[in-house]
This record gives sequence, C-alpha cells and structure tokens, in this order.
Amino acid sequence: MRPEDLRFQVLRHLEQKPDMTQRELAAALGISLGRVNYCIQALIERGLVKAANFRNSRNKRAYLYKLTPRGLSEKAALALRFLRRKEQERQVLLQEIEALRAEIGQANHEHEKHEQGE
Amino acid sequence: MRPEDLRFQVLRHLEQKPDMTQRELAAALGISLGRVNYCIQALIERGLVKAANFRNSRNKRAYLYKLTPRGLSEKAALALRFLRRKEQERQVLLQEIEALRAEIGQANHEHEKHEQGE
DNA sequence: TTACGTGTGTTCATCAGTTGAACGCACATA
DNA sequence: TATGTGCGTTCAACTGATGAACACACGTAA
Repeated sequence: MRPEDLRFQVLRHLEQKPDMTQRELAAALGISLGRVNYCIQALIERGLVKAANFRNSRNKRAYLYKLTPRGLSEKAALALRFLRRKEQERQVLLQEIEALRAEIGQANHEHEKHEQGE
Repeated sequence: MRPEDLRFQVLRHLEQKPDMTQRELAAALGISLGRVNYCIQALIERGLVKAANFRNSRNKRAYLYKLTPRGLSEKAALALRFLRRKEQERQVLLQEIEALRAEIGQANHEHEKHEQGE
C-alpha cells in the first residue's frame, strides 16, 4: 500500500469514526501499529488531523482524531485521485486479462456475464 | 510483485525468447538484476528451466534458458491461476470504485462507456 | 488512599526483501 | 598477446515494515 493511499484510507476511516484507536486502524487496514502511528503523526504534522483529548481533558492519551477543514479537502482530493487511479488500474487489468486469455487459448468470456454488469 | 507472479512472468518471457539475458529480463519486468538471478536459479533448481550453453559449448556464460516439459506445464498452471486472480482483482476493484463513487457523490458513470466494453 | 488491571500512544531493535555496484569469467577482436 | 565487451554471480548496504516492550492515564476495588 502506497503512502498516499494509506493517508487516504486513514483520513477516510477517521472521518467516519474519529474515536478509532491506532490498533483498530492497523487491523482495519491490514498494516502494523507502528506504521499507523507514523502516518497519523504525519497527518497531524501537516495539519490535516487534530488530536483532541478524549474522555478527560488532562489525559494525553486516548485521542479523538478529528479532521481539520484542510484535512477534509485533502481527503476529497485524494479520493478523486484514488478513484481515477483505480479506474485506470481496472482498465490495465482488463488488457492483461484479455492478453492472457488469448495466450492460454481459452474462450471463457462467459465468466464476465455473471459479474455485475457495466 | 509476488514471487509466484515473478516466476510466471519469467517463464512467460523465457518461453517466447529463451535467449533473453538476466539484465533484459530485469528491465522488462521492472525489477533488479539480483532478483532475476535468484528467481532463475530457483527455476533451474526445480527443474522448470534448463540452462543450455549458447554460442559455444565450453562457454559457461551466455545461457539459453529453455523451459523443460515440467516448466511448460507449470507455466500453464500458473497462467490459469494468474488469470483467475486478476479477474477477481478486477471485480474487487469494481466494488471499490463504486463505493468510492457513492462516497464522493459523483455520478460519472459515463466514463465507463468510453472504455472497451464488456 | 493505595494498588492493580486495562487500554492507549510511542518507540525502536529487528527482520525480510530488494538493490545494483563490483566481480570473475569467456569470449571476440585487434 | 592484450583489450574490450557482455554475461552470470555475489553480497554489503539500504529500505520499509514489524510488533514487542514501554510509559502513561485512567477506572476500579480493596
């Protein structure tokens, strides 16, 4: 997972559920705790996320990770780029698949017809 | 790139062009020379590829990498698995894309209509 | 109050994977 | 012979990810 994609996914999750712990994020994204921590620190450093105290004002731990206005717009921009890239990846994949089918000599395009149509 | 995918791509290239050098393979696959060497050694070890002397019988270098019968069948099996996985990846990608579109709120399905149809 | 358990963010030694510069070798050529 | 070229091979060094261990701030119960 690219750093850019990771930032996007973290922003995405935190917007919908700001009280996620770093461990929960790590599990949800399938990466390590250390990497999540590193990513969140970067987001805070950039001013895209603000760590608000949770439960008790003097508690330095157990944060609420709230997206700042800049964080929201950054997340929207990342979403669009992410989407565009995924669309392109899907197109590339189609070409690879067709090349493979031709190479294998299988005429099993019937598979596609059972997928969700386009 | 997964080790399995790398083995497949190497077999694929060598079948079509057994006189490729390791440097050419590295460039074609976008990976390092060392990794190609490691992969080819593994293929030879498994008996999927045989390194035949090229140009001159006493020359230990400049091999022809010929696929053995086992190499051919292994390559065919890998191709099928590779294809199946790519198809699945493409399906997953479609779901991600649609989820993103819903999240972004864009109704730009028109994009698809310009792609190669299914 | 005190002591303990729990869950948090943080740190960092360790590891697995990759790289490509450097090397030894076998030619072709002069 | 001497030199240049291109090959496969090696491996020290780099990169990025990991998760065990840690310090801390609570809640809870003795």
